[in-house]
Amino acid sequence: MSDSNAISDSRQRLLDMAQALFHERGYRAVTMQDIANELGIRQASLYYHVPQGKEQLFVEVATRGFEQHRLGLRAALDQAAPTLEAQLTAAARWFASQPAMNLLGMMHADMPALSDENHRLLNRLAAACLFEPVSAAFEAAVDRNEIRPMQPDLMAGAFLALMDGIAYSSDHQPGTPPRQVMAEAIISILLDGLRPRLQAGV
Amino acid sequence: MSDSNAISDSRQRLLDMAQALFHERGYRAVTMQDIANELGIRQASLYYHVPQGKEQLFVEVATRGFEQHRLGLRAALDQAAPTLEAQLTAAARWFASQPAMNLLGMMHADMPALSDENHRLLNRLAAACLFEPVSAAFEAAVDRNEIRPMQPDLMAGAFLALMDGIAYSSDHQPGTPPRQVMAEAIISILLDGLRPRLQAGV
DNA sequence: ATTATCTATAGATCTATAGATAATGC
DNA sequence: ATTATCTATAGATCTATAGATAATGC
Repeated sequence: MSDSNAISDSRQRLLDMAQALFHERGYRAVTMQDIANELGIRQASLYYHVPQGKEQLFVEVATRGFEQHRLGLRAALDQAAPTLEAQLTAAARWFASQPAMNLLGMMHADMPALSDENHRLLNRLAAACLFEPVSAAFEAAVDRNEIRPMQPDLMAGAFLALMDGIAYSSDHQPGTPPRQVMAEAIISILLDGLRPRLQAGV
Repeated sequence: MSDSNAISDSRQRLLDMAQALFHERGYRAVTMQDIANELGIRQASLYYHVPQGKEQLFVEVATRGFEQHRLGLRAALDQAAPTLEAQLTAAARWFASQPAMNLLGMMHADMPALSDENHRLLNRLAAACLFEPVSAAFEAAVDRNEIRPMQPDLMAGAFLALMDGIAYSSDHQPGTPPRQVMAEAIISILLDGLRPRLQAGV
């Protein structure tokens, strides 16, 4: 069964575990010791699989994570009906299906600990994998005259900040509604606003 | 000039510097060495002013910061015209006037490094100083029939997440519009939605 | 005497390296 | 021989303590 070009099962498990921990707690808050403990091996043994060390490991799993988000988001947007509401709902469903990434916080707090080059790389990936797909959906909705003209980048940032906030509050506050329910309420408000709609005849 | 009960000028400068650094980068990312460097003194000298150590220092300045936000928010909301739009705009102006706090990220990444007791204390303060005033403003707007009924807590969380996101992007992305401009665009969308309004006669 | 700093250093924690050991597949 | 672990440890960094030193105001 085990494929000869498997590039190592153990390495995969290491990357998966590192990704889970880094995405949950961020770069600084996770030590190599933590990762080893979760895997049930000694800290020094990690370096057999990841000889370039912690920073490179982080960059590798963060890259993987961004790439997964890009694919998941693209699939969600492509399969949704071609309306902004359906697309945002599908995007929210994708985010709700993923472990919280704490994107803003991770970036802000941890980037300075990385080399300038990796800093730039991850910023680029965040833009390409998260920002741009969402921004494009807003832009297309304007082109379809579905929504009023606005800055798609601003709305993409707002939407991602809201998804982040929802993931945070559902993780940390007991008794909040499911993420998807919160997301749908927010999407409906973004589209129709809080003010009562003027209705013909009322 | 120098008051005898001044409780120490040096201590105040230390707290101010610690607050600036902690709020900007978070708990873990700031070392006692960093704070001392900024003050131009030796790391060990900090402990004369803050004998209880780093965690207690963080809790003290975080508490101060939350309290300042509570006062600033309350003043903004009280002085604004009694409409939700005016109040949210005033709240946004307050946030734009303050250094970015990276609230969500700080909480998420740094809280686990603190004692359970301090963890709970800071969560309580965040709720009381940030969440509740904003939530109350939404609730009052519903009572005035200015907006449709919704969960005020959800909207307060959304509003704070958006303010956080705006602070982040204006700090990290070159060439973004001023925070206040972004905030006003977002507030207008929250109130009126993205969809074109039906206008009488069009 | 009080206030605010300093030097020196202990002890903890973290990343990373060197080299030994064991198991598996030829 | 290859793969995956281990023990031991160096070197860096961080928090915190002990005790010396200097300046100021009585």
